Amino acid sequence: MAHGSGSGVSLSDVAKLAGVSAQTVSRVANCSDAVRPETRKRVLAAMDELGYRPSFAARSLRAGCYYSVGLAMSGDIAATGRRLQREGVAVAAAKRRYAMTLILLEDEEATLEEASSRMSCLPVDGQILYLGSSTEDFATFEPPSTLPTVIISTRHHPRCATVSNDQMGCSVSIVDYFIKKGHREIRFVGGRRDSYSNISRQKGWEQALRTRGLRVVEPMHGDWTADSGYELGMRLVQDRACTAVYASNDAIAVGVIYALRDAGLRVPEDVSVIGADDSLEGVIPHLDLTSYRFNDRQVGSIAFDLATNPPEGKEPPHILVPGMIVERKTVAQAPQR
Amino acid sequence: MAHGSGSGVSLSDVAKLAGVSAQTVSRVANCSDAVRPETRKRVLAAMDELGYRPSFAARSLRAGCYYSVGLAMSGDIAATGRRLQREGVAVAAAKRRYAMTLILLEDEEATLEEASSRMSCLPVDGQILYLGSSTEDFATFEPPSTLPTVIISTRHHPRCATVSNDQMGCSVSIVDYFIKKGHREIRFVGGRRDSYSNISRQKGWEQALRTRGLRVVEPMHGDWTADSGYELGMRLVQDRACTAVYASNDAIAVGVIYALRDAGLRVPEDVSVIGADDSLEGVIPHLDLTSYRFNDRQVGSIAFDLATNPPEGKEPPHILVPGMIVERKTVAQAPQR
DNA sequence: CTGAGGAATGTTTACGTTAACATTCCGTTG
DNA sequence: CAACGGAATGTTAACGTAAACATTCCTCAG
Repeated sequence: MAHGSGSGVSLSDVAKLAGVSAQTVSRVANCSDAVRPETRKRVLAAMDELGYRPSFAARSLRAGCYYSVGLAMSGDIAATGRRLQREGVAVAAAKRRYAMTLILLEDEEATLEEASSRMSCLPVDGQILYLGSSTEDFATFEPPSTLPTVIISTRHHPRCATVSNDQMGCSVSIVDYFIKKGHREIRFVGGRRDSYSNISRQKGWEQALRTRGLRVVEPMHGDWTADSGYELGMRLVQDRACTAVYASNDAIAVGVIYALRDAGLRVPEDVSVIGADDSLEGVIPHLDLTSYRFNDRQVGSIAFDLATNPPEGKEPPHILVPGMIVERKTVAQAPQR
Repeated sequence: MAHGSGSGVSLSDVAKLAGVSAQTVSRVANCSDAVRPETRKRVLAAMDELGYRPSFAARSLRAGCYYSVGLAMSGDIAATGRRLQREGVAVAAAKRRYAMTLILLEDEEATLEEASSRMSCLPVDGQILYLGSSTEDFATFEPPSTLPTVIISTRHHPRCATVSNDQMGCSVSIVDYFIKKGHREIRFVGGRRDSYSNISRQKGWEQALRTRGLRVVEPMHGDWTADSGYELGMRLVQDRACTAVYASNDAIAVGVIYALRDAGLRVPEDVSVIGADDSLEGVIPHLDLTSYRFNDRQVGSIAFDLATNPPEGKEPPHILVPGMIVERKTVAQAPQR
């Protein structure tokens, strides 16, 4: 059997048992005070006996809203950023006593249209779409006119609100931070070459260097692990000019640092290193890695706000949430040469 | 305005515009084939023009189920285990094309009763309750007779299905693994003394040692960080008999290993170390930490199954999901003394 | 040409709830 | 004691959908 929506026990069932009208039961269920204590007690007893639960379906059919926000995701749900943003949505929802309705699309390549059309049939007052970064129909997607829609994406959309963390800003901040410390030879050590966040971090780094008139040395790539970072770090040792390394994530940064140190270089005295994501959280003893911390929770929170309380204006907002550099101990003034 | 459930546009609005009956529109919406192509086309056009979306509320009011599973959590939602289990629920749900409805209870001390009563009013066909480990009303809680209920908890419940990962089993496996490798002096290095998982891991370790007739040396405690592990590791160096360390999580294990090595001991030749959670994932170069991996995703998946497809029997099931030791390079045969 | 039969479409009804309005039953007041 | 008024409770209707049944229309066999 399909479990009844609600419990299969209705107001009128309770009413019959308690010897009152359905409306009175409804009043009790909704804590109206226009019920005699004695009646209320009888009704409550009847509810209890029958296992009455109000029907969400019937209630929202009348009320016209659901107090829930929808989140549709495809692809890797475990990646740190996506996870934190999801948690941000959930927490923001909880603060307003909303539920979060999550659907995961099995198809990695799912389109916005597919996601939206599945979500349209669910009990949500607004939807947040968080798919892979290269959705096919991004440009052409037309959001339902009747369901406030937010896309989590760094790209702007002509008809939907978008929000994301500022990947470019991360690179710019890091480059400028190094420059402020006197560095001019700033290298990039990447993760997987084809990954979206790697591409955008590298692009930001490159642009920042160019606009500031600094030399761009061909970046290196590996996977996202510390072992890979170590290997790349060993190659980096040859690069005598380099005094600053921007690693595409923290594990790589760790690998690079270990390699540099094994090669006899001091960090940060000889070479400064910054990671990205600020994901280590006390996992390595005595390593105080300077890193860039994104504000993922806030991205989720903003997405929730936009989805449940869409702004009136004509132009949909496009929001980039900045993060910040968490200063620790792997960056120093550039050494005099 | 509260956004309409559905779109505020109903079947009959579409019907009027398309010049057909509401039922015909319904048929189109549900992909029935009993509609002439020409009619279907007209209806689809009308739907599009009006921005029609089916009303979830009305549909489920008729259908009697929601195709969604509820998950209520309180406390720390970011902790690794809880996060993975949550993801397990979501993934299992996705496989069956269910949604997951998540509510976070702001109150850390929320009771099962509170969680359940909030969930009872939501569009879910079953509920999973995952609160703090020491809910006040655990023993007395009476699940709604009409909503299949699963509690994620290591404790057994007389009236609810429960599932969790096997914290005790973790300790037992680790102790036995050490014993198999010839170790007899097995120490425990804990995290926060009052934390639930620390307590149960320590208890398991102690019991296992006792039943196997091995010496129990008073365990140490810190917080959960590598720095804390390092400090405790330094103290451990005094303990000349010790050949095996069970660290309450991986960060602590890392700290211990660094300390031992800094003190001139070799890992694993002199001392073997095992962590728990298997959480490092390539974050530290050349450290192949043997660790115990819980099967959290599966816990979530089982919870989903129990909640949406409750077993018939009288006695509610109590399931402990075993994990496994992931053998890497920090454990060796006990040294000859 | 007639009627059977099937395809397409329409009509009715019920799902459970609650707002709005209607009724009943008091005690109180003039 | 009658009339008023407010508290408690009951009745009706509507929310949007889809199953069940009813009707219409067309085709095709006889």
